[in-house]
Amino acid sequence: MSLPCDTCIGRTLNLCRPLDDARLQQMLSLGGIRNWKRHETLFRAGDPIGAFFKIRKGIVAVSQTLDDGRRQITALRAPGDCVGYLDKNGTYAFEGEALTDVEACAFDKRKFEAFVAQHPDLGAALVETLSSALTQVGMLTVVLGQLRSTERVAHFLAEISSLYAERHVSPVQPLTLHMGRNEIADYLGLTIETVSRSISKLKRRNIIALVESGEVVILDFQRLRDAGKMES
Amino acid sequence: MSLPCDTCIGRTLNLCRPLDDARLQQMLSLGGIRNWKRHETLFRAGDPIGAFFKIRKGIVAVSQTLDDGRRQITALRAPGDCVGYLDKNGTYAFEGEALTDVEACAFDKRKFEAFVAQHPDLGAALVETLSSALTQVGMLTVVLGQLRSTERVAHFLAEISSLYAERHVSPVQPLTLHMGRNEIADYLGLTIETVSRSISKLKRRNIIALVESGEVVILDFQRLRDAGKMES
DNA sequence: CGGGAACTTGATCTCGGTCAATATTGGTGG
DNA sequence: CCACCAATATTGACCGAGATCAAGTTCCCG
Repeated sequence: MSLPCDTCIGRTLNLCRPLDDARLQQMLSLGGIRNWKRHETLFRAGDPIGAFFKIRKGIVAVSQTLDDGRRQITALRAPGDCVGYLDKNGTYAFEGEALTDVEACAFDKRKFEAFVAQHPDLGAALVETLSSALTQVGMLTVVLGQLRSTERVAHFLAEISSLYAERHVSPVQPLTLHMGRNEIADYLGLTIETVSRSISKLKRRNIIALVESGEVVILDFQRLRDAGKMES
Repeated sequence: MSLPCDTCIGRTLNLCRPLDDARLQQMLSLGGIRNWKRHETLFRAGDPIGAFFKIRKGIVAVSQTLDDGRRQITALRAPGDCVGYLDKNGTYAFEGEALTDVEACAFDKRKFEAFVAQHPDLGAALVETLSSALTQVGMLTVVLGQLRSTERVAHFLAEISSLYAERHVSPVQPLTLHMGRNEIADYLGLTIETVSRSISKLKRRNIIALVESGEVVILDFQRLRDAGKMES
């Protein structure tokens, strides 16, 4: 039987070397496992920062919503990733919502930072995590600023496919998106109708197919990636 | 007379506490000051990573260009910021271009990281820097994904105005953009014509005015921020 | 002055948004 | 197990914001 928070520990922030027992105990005292159901909120933009979260299972959408209801999902986070770390004057800068049922390890941010100060290699892992997140969001700005609708959807499918494969979220084929059309739309800066039409176009071009219960089968990875313009 | 790299040292990565003399000497050995003229390249996407840069003077655009020439500026960086830190398999993930004449302190990334490992508080400063960059790029995704053209331009002007004020790039009014229309367009995911039309709209609404030599006078900060939809 | 680059403005086209009408899925209770 | 209904997805018709194409206009710098 594994320790209550083993994923959190052994792979916390993609740390390479396993932690020794003493530090492991300390880490455990900082974090506790919690669960959320689909559509529940892990943290809300503007709320005072308490914990941040290391995802163990499920997918989390990090987003921001304008007064008039327009919403942009700024990142999709999978097992192994951290969410809720960014703050703006002591409050969460973004919102985190569970797209599937989610299990995550919650760490008190202040305690964690104090702990990191004692353990420099953990700091390096944190830098690594943030760097990778920053690169990903940078790529998203290219998608939103430069790609046309069908390019965006193609890019999205290729991205999701490799993300889920890499993090063992679900079998590679058929691909379960774990997102409704409206969530895809909010991620890609499109409407649900345009997302739907783009998917139909990719179907008509025999690049993908839809199987019962909405899963996607990628028929031609190469052409999908070409259609997405950016090798991610 | 100040030390050759004082900005780099005293405020490296927004470090709060000043460094002591010994560490200061070590830092100096890692970095050297270099200069670039407008439109010159600090680093190119895909090139093997050598140094990263702490900007002392001027503005740097971090960008990515697709095969077909479409370009997205993913971030604007001002004095005090770092650029060129993100890597993708040992190469730069983005391109860095000087928008004005730039003076920056170049640090060898490997040596710097080794140095940080010895000095945990520097690591915390690095985390701080990356967090802030991540929040900013997240905001840009909202701009690109959700705002209409004139909202984007309004947001841009408000953002630039407070950025330059905060970093003492130039006097607050009139505001020198340091960017041509095409660079603004590449940042906002628009065309130069649309940027120009949006600026004209804001002029017609008496929110801004253009003064000779292209500088911008912000006549109504409140309405500019409202038009930009996001309080940044 | 003269010429080239950057910016503005206008005319037209197109992609994606909006509005509306089905189709499909999934969940609930009879 | 099926009927029913609500939620979600697809498709169509139309419209409009922004891209594209094409003149002008202004601003520099020689």
